[in-house]
Amino acid sequence: MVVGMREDERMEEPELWTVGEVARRVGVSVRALHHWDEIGLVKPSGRSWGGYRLYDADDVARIHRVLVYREVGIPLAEIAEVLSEGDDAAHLLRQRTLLSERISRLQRMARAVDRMLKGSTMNTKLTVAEQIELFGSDWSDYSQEAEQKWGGTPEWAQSAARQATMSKEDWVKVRDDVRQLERDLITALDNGVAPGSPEANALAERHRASIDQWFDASHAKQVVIARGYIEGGRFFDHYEGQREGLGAWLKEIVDANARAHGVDPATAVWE
Amino acid sequence: MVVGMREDERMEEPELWTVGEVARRVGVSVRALHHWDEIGLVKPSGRSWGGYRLYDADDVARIHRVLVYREVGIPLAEIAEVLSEGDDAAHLLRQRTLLSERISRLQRMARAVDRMLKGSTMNTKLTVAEQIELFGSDWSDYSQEAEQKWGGTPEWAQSAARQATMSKEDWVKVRDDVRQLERDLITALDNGVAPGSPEANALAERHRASIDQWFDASHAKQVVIARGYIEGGRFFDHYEGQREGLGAWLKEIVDANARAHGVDPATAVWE
DNA sequence: GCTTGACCCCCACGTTGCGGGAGGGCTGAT
DNA sequence: ATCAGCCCTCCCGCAACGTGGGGGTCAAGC
Repeated sequence: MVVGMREDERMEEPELWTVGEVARRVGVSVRALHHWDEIGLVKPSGRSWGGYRLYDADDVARIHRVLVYREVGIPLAEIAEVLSEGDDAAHLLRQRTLLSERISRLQRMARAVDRMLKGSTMNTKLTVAEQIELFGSDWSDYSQEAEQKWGGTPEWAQSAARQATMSKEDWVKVRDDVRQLERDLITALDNGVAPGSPEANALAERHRASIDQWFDASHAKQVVIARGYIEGGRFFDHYEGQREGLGAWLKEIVDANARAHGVDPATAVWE
Repeated sequence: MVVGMREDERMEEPELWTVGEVARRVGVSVRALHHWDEIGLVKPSGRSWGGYRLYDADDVARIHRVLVYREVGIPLAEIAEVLSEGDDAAHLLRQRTLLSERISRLQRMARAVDRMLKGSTMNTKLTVAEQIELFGSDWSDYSQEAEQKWGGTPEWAQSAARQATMSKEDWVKVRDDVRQLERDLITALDNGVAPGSPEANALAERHRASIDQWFDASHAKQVVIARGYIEGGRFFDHYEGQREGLGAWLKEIVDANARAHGVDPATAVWE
């Protein structure tokens, strides 16, 4: 802690730094600090006689927290909000979740780039025969109903773009993941896992992740999708065929998990 | 492919669609298509009598390719180059590097957050005595030479910030990783692995990763650092003490790997 | 005491990938 | 003939800064 502190930098007066010094210390540009000052995100707590910005240790600490949120892609305006809401522990948990989401998304992008580099992709659109082989004969019905419902939306396009980078092995993995998730859902249902419990929430998050591999799926979107699970139609049949009440129960755990994330399932809308 | 084609849309005349139709089909906004037209990324191959944009099947195919590249985060200007030159490898490599850099930054942040969550951040900073215990008595010399050379730079600040959040276990892991890397380097040197070969490049990337855990280390920076390995000084001694010519050989594989990434080691500068 | 060079100030326009609206033309069905 | 939907071309705006430009400040050196 005292390492590197020289004799002449005694601790009496509160230490203050100019923009340039702070910028070097935290690794952002002077211009960025100016900007953050302008928009009120991080205002230096003082000014020198001649108008120089002076940052103290608290200011620098605030900058560090901004950095984490910025790195995960949260707009500065929102960062300002969450920072004002306080509570350190909540911040850390939130940051941890956001970081892992961001990491997995980037890793997926990296995998896609790797495949494109190898050239083993782009051509690998599955034929209908392969689709049936992989997912069963009902599959084309599903995909048609899905296209009816979602075709022409931005989500549909995003999903198509992602699928275009997938190899056959990826599809196999997708199928296996989905099957494993459904097995785990059934087990949980049979064991009487209650919606809102930690296990149920974890399963809901896995369900969301399995959608998120196709397009960016918020909790609100997940709720809207899960509504379809009690409305009849192919998706309802699919779950009901595996266990009675599975679709309805899945909708419940999704709703409860959304509530835990500040989304009211009753009023949730797409987007 | 012919699914959804109605009887009255016979195949004689080439099919053409207006912006709105295309936008719905591919799931992007009309405004985005206007924009892509403006910047020349995707220009409709025709215009109607009254000036309407008319896209044919090739245009739509091009749009799909754009979507794929956009999905992995490549800027539109580069996508235009990729689609025209067909020389995607360079851009994809660049993108791949950017992605891994961002991923490792995020992972470091995640580790830092984890440690803060454990609440043990402040208590487990290493004392100088513990550092010596872990790294051997040479360590303080290294760190002094390093501070001589790099102190006061943004990289030094970044690295100090990272070290401040590390626990003793982290340090042990760092030490073990470095030792393993050096063992592998020596093995490769003894086996006559040639600079520029895939194995050598992989080792160079591991070396870069081991620097990257301290601060963001580009290939250029790595080259600059490796120059120090033949200049004498502690770092030279460190490698030479393990195997004759190890420092020089390491510099060579670093240079070759940098060249493979489009960096000329002869002219490389810091940053 | 005055200059030098490294900082700092604010201003203002450039960038990327569109969103959104104004003010108008085109087209097909009634 | 008219009306609803399309479509067109400007053009302004957003975030989150980068990149100068013209001009003060600050500590040091002569």
